[in-house]
Amino acid sequence: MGIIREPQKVNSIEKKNKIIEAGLKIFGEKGYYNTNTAEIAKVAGVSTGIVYSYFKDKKDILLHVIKLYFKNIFSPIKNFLDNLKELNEQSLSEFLKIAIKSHEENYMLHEEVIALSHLDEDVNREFINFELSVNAELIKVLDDHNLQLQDTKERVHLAYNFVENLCHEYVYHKHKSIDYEKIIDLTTKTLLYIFAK
Amino acid sequence: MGIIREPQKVNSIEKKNKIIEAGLKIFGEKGYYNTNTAEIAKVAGVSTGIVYSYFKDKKDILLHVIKLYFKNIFSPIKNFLDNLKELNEQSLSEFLKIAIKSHEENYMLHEEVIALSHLDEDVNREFINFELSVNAELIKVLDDHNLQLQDTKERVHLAYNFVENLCHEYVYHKHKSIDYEKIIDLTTKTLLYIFAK
Amino acid sequence: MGIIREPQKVNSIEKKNKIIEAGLKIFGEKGYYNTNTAEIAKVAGVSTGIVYSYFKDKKDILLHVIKLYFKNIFSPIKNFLDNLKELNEQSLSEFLKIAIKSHEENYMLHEEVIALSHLDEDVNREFINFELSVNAELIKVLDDHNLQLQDTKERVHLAYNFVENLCHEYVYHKHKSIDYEKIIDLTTKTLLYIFAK
Amino acid sequence: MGIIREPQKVNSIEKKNKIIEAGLKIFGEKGYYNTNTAEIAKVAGVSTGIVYSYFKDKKDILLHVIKLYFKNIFSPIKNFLDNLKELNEQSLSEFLKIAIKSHEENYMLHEEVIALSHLDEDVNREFINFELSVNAELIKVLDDHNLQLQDTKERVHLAYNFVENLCHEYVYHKHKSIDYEKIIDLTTKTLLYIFAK
DNA sequence: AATGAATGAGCCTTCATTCAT
DNA sequence: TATGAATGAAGGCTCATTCAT
Repeated sequence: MGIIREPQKVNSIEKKNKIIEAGLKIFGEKGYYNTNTAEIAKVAGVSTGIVYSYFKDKKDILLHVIKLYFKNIFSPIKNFLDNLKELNEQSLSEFLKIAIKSHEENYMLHEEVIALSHLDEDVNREFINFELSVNAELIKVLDDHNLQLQDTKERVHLAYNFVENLCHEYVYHKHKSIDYEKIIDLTTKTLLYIFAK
Repeated sequence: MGIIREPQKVNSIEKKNKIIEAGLKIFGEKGYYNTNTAEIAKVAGVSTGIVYSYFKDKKDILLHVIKLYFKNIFSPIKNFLDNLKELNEQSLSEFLKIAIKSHEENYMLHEEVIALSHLDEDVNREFINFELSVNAELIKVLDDHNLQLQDTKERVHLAYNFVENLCHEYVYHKHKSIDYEKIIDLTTKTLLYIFAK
Repeated sequence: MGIIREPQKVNSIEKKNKIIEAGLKIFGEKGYYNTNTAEIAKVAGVSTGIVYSYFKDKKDILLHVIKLYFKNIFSPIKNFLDNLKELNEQSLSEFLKIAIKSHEENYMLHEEVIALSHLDEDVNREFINFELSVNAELIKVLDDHNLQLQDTKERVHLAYNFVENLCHEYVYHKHKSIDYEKIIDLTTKTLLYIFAK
Repeated sequence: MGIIREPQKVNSIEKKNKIIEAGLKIFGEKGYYNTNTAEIAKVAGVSTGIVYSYFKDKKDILLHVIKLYFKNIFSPIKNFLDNLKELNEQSLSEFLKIAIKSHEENYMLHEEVIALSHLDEDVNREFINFELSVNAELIKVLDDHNLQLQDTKERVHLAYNFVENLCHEYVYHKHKSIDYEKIIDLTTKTLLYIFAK
């Protein structure tokens, strides 16, 4: 057939979402290249054939998965920032916990996506868009709190990566000898430093 | 036959290295899963068969590639740190430039390795070993300069990631609107903050 | 994916059987190791890929082929024995002819299987099971005809091999100078001797 | 090069024999198709390259191995028959023991060779020659003892297979429930029957 | 819309044979 | 003669994608 339908009926939309969610789960667990479409379909509870009615090809699934993934981790962060009253050590620390929590689901996917972003133009675009969204949100917060800093973009960028690292470190638990309370504390203080005039 | 030759003759060692270098190049460019052994052999200028005289399987090539990659980026960093006279804003800034430079060759591989490290035990081991080596080196530097800090490990860990991010940001050039001079400057200051008592 | 389908639809069952029959034919003609999966698929009239939907691997095809082969040669023998009225020179001679006839299809496979049975546990199991089935059948016949012999197992075993040899000799036609009528006659008499009290 | 040397020097002859003996050992253990030339060379203690100075190809090694194998099992049998004084139950029983003993080394090879004989003309020729040699020897023995039987060839042929079966059964020990003393006894008696006028 | 059987190109790996030394 | 590194064709198996139903 080759024609990709944008599903209209509720039933179909649900099916498409099932596939994306299945991809989200398995791509994270086994990696994109170690997951085959039959497996995605199976986890989604649909037939292999129908996948190609909703998606152009395997990469198309990946792109949708990435979108969903970013939505998932962005949503609680945005929510927190929108309701942020004051920018201080305490609220920052809370923010970090929210960020960590939002990474705890499907954290494996994140670095897979980073890696894929170097190999594929479309993945890369999704990735950059996500970062820009987050950063825009952060800049808005800074503006809202009248923190007119110089080099805002650069500071936000650093902070963004800083938080990302903390989250990954936290969820991977790779370094046994590290005290996570201390790391969070240090990160909070450093972030405050970064945003100090 | 399945017996892996550890090459004795200079010629053979060169050949083995050629294969590893070919892997370094192509794994970075196309990713591990998108590269086939025939291509590695071709770039290395050998036959497909001989590859399996030097390496157990494709993953074995990857592990050697990773080792080489880490050696490549670790070597100039270690060299710099060993000869470091003083720890100040200027030397830190220099350090960052060295680190960036050391990432500029085959920088694409780095995140591929991170992603693979979640999927493969052996890759993960190599990765952690690398981080530990770097961190050990950094801690040694701090000791040598009599900076007896609390929470050294945690600070070094943060700093490590911070520098890594800077390097990746720099070599990937993803964010067009960012001023890299400013980023380096900010990073330097933040690092100093992290290592301040 | 690695999931082996046990075919449900008639069409699929036929396809699976086609593959087994193709294996039966080619393994006999060229030997297991000289036959590649592409050839099996071609003779079966299917694609190489589908073979692995029905069989775990190449050896799995072999095991199914062996089962079919043994079924083919066992079935007429069992049929004859079940309807055997009397045990005498004439019925024995008839039996030998039936046995020979049952070996005439795909006779080449037999010794291939014997050889493989020394190299592979699973093949060996199939082989022993077959022998046991035949011997059990023979013992039942002896019991039914009230021939309470000593050392029944041993006698049946000898007889079994004796008949096997005759069949192979007959179908392979290796020894040009041998008179097959005489051989059958001699074999009949010797079998009677073996089963005499 | 392509020219096969018939080794003249003692050293070379020994080397050639080493290769054949290595083949005898490994072909028996792992089968012809599961053994590669590198392994044969290794077991023989020579280089892979030199193998092709003494043998045309892998099958050529096989043919030499088969010749050696047949020589090995034929030699003690011929020796026994040449010195046979009388043909009776006792001497037959002794003969069977000799035959069994001669099969105990490299017994696995035997059925491999039988299987290969169906796939390869040259192997088949070797095999038939061997049987003819043994049978000729047996016929000579019968003549020497003035047993002028009818259908000598056919009887000898049956007897030959009978003995073969016993030997294989004995060395493979496949059937746990069988009493080997009884089998030998039964075989002896049956052989006497076969050779009775 | 949906199924899942079927396709066939492509991949990793092995190994008989050759060749430079 | 001898070595063993090197070749490259071929094999078993996987999987993204298509197609008959």
